[in-house]
Amino acid sequence: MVSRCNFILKIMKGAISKEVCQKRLKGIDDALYAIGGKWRLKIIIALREGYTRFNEIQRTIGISAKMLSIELKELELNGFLKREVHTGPPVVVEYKLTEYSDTLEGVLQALSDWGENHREKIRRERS
Amino acid sequence: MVSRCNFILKIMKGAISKEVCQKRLKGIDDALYAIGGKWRLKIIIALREGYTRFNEIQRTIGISAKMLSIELKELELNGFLKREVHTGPPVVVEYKLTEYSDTLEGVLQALSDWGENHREKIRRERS
DNA sequence: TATAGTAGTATACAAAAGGTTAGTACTAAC
DNA sequence: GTTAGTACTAACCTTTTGTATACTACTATA
Repeated sequence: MVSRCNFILKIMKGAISKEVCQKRLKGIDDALYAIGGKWRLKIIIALREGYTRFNEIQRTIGISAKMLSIELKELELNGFLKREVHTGPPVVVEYKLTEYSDTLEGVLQALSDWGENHREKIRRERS
Repeated sequence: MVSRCNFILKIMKGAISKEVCQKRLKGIDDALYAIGGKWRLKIIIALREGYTRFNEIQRTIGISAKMLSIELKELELNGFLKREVHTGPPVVVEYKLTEYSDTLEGVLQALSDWGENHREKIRRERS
């Protein structure tokens, strides 16, 4: 019967790939926890391209001051950037990426490349 | 003055990397729109590892029925998977990834690898 | 007949994420 | 002195995301 067959297949699948699956799911989970959400990667990209100051980043990615403030704190806490205060006058604050943030290179590349191709696909489908 | 210097630097930065930055930001934006959020990539991973049925996916990734239902519809609409109904008895529904979903390979690999390393880093820092 | 499993939907509600507006405190330019 | 810019914070509100519970309808098992 169909159900019996499915049952056996289910056991086989479990034996073969359950660990691989759980490992990948855990990896994705951890990644999304650290760099998920609407803003984190965008902020990191802006910083990588040389924008270092609050209002500069805000205008570049179109985020509200509130969210930028929150996200910058989180990113600093997680070791992706450092906050540098240059006592003025005028007082200037610069946000700079740490070396650890370089480990994100592959992720950023993969995601933005895929995003560009996906946009192209959508555009083709519409026309 | 500091401000004058910053002003000039700002212009230079704008000329050098503004386009690169905007292109990357747009790519990330499109990617996050299609596969962002807490569940999409996890569902795709589960499907890749051979889990194809509703309750199976639900248990594997720990999502509520409501959210799974919503996300599966979105993923089908965006061409990542197909819904196959096998008229029973018993009626069985299978969700299967399309070829297009294979384009996500690089993204999935980069993200889960980074996530694993990040977890390791956090673990080391704590001990 | 009762229990459990399949694949969901409906409803209500809570929590998280994000936006808007206003305001602080300071400096610089007109 | 007025306007504008820097770097934020606080209060309030809306939207999105998510959970929990109950329910449908059908099949299989004990």
